[in-house]
Order: sequence, then structure tokens, then C-alpha cells
Amino acid sequence: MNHARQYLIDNGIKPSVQRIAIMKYLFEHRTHPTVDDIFHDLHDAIPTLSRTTVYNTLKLFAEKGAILSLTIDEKKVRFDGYKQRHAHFRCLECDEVFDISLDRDVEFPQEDGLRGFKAVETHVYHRGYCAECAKKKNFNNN
Amino acid sequence: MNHARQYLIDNGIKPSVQRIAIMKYLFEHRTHPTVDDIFHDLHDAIPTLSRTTVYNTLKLFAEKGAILSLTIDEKKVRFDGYKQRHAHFRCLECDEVFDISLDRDVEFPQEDGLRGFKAVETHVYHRGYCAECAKKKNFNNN
DNA sequence: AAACAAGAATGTAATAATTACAACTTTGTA
DNA sequence: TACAAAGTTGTAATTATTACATTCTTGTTT
Repeated sequence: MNHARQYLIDNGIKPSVQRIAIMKYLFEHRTHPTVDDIFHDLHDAIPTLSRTTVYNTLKLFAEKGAILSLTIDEKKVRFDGYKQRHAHFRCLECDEVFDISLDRDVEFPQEDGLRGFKAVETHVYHRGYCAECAKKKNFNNN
Repeated sequence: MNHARQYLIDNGIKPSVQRIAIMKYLFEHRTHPTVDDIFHDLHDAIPTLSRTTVYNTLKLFAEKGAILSLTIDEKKVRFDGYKQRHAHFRCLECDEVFDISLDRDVEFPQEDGLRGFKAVETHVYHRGYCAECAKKKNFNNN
């Protein structure tokens, strides 16, 4: 069963070797990878893969709504193949991005109450120190 | 009365002509300007101003917690001198960033319930179409 | 007031992520 | 098999941001 392939089709994206591999990668790596992470990791399996293709592909996926592009990292865009509503947490120390459950409902603005604004997507970003780094910091500073 | 000057001092930032001008600009322009917006607009008043100074200054302000740096725009960082808790909305058409009130409380993760994660800041970003652009789109498409 | 040191500002050069683009390849179909 | 459309590739360009060495300010000490 090729889950990634079907997922692309369901999202109106023509599958190709590269696209399937990238989508598969995002399903299997919930690490919010960057273009370079993906490019680097898929290079063994697809030696001809081009960085431009990774850029093009991820942009297409995001436009089609198949994935999320995250701007939580001010340096580079990160990508997330997990579409369930959740928040993100970036550690200022180790720079990793974690999924955070949204316990309470976040206000997702709809047609009303927003002066006619139409929201397409909503992101909740937290920045701070992850459990591990927070622990280290406390040991050293306090 | 120099509000900006005092505000900098209160935030542990030594005031200078450039710093006061940039802080004043942020107080007076609730437009979430980029480095280049600020550099361009202050150039008349301070012809010797350097783009690097604007970068350094904004980074310092953000580190000291005097302003917010927004990554809602994947191209460049935007800055916000308004510190009250609020969300942001970027229009995918006209590219402007608007303040949006946070009606319900957003989950601000604290020490508990977050596996030891320590959040420093939380941002809520909406992307979509602002009232004006949404109206135009409807006229043309529907 | 002159000398001095620390911090700030400046301008240019480097870096790094992203995009533009033209050439080449793959795919599906007639 | 031929062909067109779409997809991929690699290089070159673009753009935001940072590094860094030099110059300028400011406040302090003599």
C-alpha cells in the first residue's frame, strides 16, 4: 500500500517518484524538516534529486493544502505533514520544533467577527526552552 | 515629553538618537514594518542612518523584550512595538499585516502540562484575505 | 578642558535561503 | 512511435541578514 501516493492524488497532486518520496518522508518524519533536511536525507535513495525540486515540491504541497509550511524559525521555512490542529514549540537552545497539543480551542476566525477578513490558516507558535534544555539551564544557572 | 526615550530606559536599553528614532517610529506606525521600511522612512530625518544599525537596534529591542519580532511573513521579519496580547493576520493578496484581537484566551503554556517546556513567547498568526482584498476577490471570481 | 575608554554606529563584504530560468527528462496519450 | 504537457535538474541571480573592521559619540577622569 502506497499511502503517500494516494494522499497526493487525493489532494489533486500528480504523483511522481520525487513527490511520493518527499511526501513519504514527511509522513515518516514528524521533525518539521527544512528543505535541506529533506534534500540531504533523500539523496541516498534518489541521487539525481535536485534541491530545486524539493523547493518546488514543498511549495506545491503547501499550496494544495497537503502540508503546512511553518515560519516559526526565522532563518528558514520548516514543513509539517501532520495536518491535525496543533501548535508548535521551538526551543531557543537546541532549535528543535515540537508538536504541542492545543488544549483549549484557539480562536479560528471565521467569516463573522473579523471585519470581513477570511482566514485560510492559523498557526500557534511558542518559543522557549524544551524540557531537556530547560533542565540543563537550571542546573547551570540556579 | 519623550516617551520613546523613557521606554527604552525602562527596558534597560541605553537611548541614542537612532534608537529613540526607531522606537518612536514603532510607536507611531502600527504597520508591522520591516527593517527596510524603517530604514527607508527614517532616512530623511537621519541621513547617516545605516541599515546595519536598524538591524542591530531591532534585534536588541527584541532581546530586551521591548518589541516583538514577527515571522508571519516568510520573506522577512516584521516588528511590532505594541506589546498587548493580540494576534496577527497577514493578507496573502496585499501582504499587509493587521492586528487581530484575541477574543478567547489562547493557551499560553506554563510550567505545568507541557512536559517541562518553558514558553517565553507565544504568537498567533492568521493568514488569509483581508476585508478589502476578500471583497475584490469575490467580485471577480464569483 | 584634554585624554581616554566603552559603547554605538557605519559601510562594505560575506553568508545563506530562496527563486528564476533555460535545458533536459519523463509520462501519458493519440 | 511521436508528440505535447508536465516535471525535474543545475546553475545563476536575488534578497534578507550577519560579520567585521573602522569611525564616531558619550561620559568620565585627570
